Amino acid sequence: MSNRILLVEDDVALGQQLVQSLSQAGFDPHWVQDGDAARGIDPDDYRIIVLDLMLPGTYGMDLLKRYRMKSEVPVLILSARDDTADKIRGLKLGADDYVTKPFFPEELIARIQACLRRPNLVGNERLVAGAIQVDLERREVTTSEGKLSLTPVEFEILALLARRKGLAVTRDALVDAALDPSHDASRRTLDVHISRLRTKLGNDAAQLETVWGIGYRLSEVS
Amino acid sequence: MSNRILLVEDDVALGQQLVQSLSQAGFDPHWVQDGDAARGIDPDDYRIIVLDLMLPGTYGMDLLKRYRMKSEVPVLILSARDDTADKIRGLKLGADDYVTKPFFPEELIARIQACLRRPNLVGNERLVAGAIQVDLERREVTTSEGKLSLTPVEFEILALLARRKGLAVTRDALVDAALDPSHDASRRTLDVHISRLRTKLGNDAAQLETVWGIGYRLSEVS
DNA sequence: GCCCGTGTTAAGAATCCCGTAAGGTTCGAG
DNA sequence: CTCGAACCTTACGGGATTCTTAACACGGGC
Repeated sequence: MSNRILLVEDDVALGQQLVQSLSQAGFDPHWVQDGDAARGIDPDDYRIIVLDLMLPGTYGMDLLKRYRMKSEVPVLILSARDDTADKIRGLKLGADDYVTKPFFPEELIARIQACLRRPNLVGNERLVAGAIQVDLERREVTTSEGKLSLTPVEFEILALLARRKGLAVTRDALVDAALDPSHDASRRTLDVHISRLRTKLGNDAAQLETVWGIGYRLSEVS
Repeated sequence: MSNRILLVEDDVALGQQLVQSLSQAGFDPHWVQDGDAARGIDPDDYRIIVLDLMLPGTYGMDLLKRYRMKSEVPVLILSARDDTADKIRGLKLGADDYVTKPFFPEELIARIQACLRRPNLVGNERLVAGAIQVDLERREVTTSEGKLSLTPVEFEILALLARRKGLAVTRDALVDAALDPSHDASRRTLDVHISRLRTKLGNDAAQLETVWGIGYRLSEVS
C-alpha cells in the first residue's frame, strides 16, 4: 500500500508524464487508461485516486460515484475545461480536490500531498442523518436512544445509506456493499437485514424508508 | 418572492455596493450584516442566498449548514481568501457556487444568474416545473403542498413529463417509458395512472394538462 | 463438544401496485 | 346541436414486492 496512487487518465502523453513525475516524487503510481478497467478496481487498494473526468459525458462522474459508494479514499479530479459546474458536481459527489488542465506536475503533486496531509476534510468520519449518527472510524452508531451494536453487515448497510443520505439507494447497491458476494445471495436476505436494522433503530426506524420497487432511503427527518 | 436575494455580508462598504449592483441588475436584495440576524431567517423566503463566510471561524459554515438542513435553496459563497480547503468544505456542505474576493460585481451577478438558470442544480438531478419538483436521485416529488409518495409507474410518468417540460408528450412515449411491456397494456391504463397522479398532485394538478388526441403536457405555470 | 453470535434461507402474512372493466364526462367535427 | 371518439374516474382482484418470524448453517471461543 504505502504510497500507491491510482491514476485514471486516457491521454497517453499526459499519463506517461504524470507517472514519471509521481514516481520521482516518491509515489507508486498505477496508471489505468481505460475507464472500463478502472471500473473493476478496488479503490481501497490505494491511498489516493487521481481521476481524469474524460469528457465528454458523465463517465468520470460515474466512476467517482462508484468509488465513493464503496470507499472513503480521497479522490482528486483532473478537470479538462475550466468548467465551474463540473468542478462543483465533482466536489459534491465526494471529490477532495480538483486541478484544472493545463497544470504543472508540481501543482498536482502539491495538491496530492495536501490531500494526504489533511486527516479528512469535512469531518467525514461521522455521518449524521437526523437522530442517527454513524461513526465510520469507531464503527459506532448512535441514535436518539443511545449507542447500539450492529453486526458488520448491518453497519455496512447503514453506512452506505448514511453516505447517500436522502437519496434512494438501489437494493443491488446495498447487496454489493454489504453482503458476501461469494454466496449467491437470495433477494430476500437484504430484507431480513433491513428488518433487524429497523428493530435495533427503535424510535428512529421511521427514518429508514423503503422506496418501492427501488430500494431504501435514509431520510434526515423522522 | 420573485427575485428576492438574501445577502449576508458583514463588511459595510461591500454590502452597500452589492445591494446597489444587485438592484440595478433587477434583483431584490435583502442585506443582513449580522450573523445572528441571518440565523433566524427562513431560507425558503428567497430564491438564492449569497453568503460571506466571514472569517475567522466556522461561523459562515454553520449558517450554511443550518440553511441546508431546512431548505434546498441555492447558496453562493463569498470566500475571503483564495483558500481551496475552504471552498471545498463549503461546496461539500451544499453550496452551489463560490466567488473569491476580490471580485467585480458583474462576476457575482453572472454567477447568480447561472445558478438560477440551471434548471437542475448541481449534484442531484432535479427537474423543476412550476411548483412541481422531481428529484431523480432522491426519487422524491415535491409540490406546493409538500412531498408526496408516488408509485414507480407514476414516478416514471411524471419524470418523463418533467424532462419534456412544456412539450406535449405522446401517449405511446409515456406508455413505453412507464408501463410494463409484458402486459399488453390496454389503451385505458395510462388514463388511470394519470388520474391517480392528478389526485396526488392536489392543487398543482392543473399543471398536468391533457393534449387532446396526442397525450399530455406538464406546464410550467399553473 | 457446546454455546453463542452471525449470516442465510424459507414461508406465510401483510402490504402495495398495476391493469381492467364499467359508467360518466368532455371534446370537437360535421 | 348531435354524435362518436377520446378521456376521466371509481372500484376491484390478481399479482408482485416487501415484512416478519422462525428455523438452519457456519465459525470462533470456552
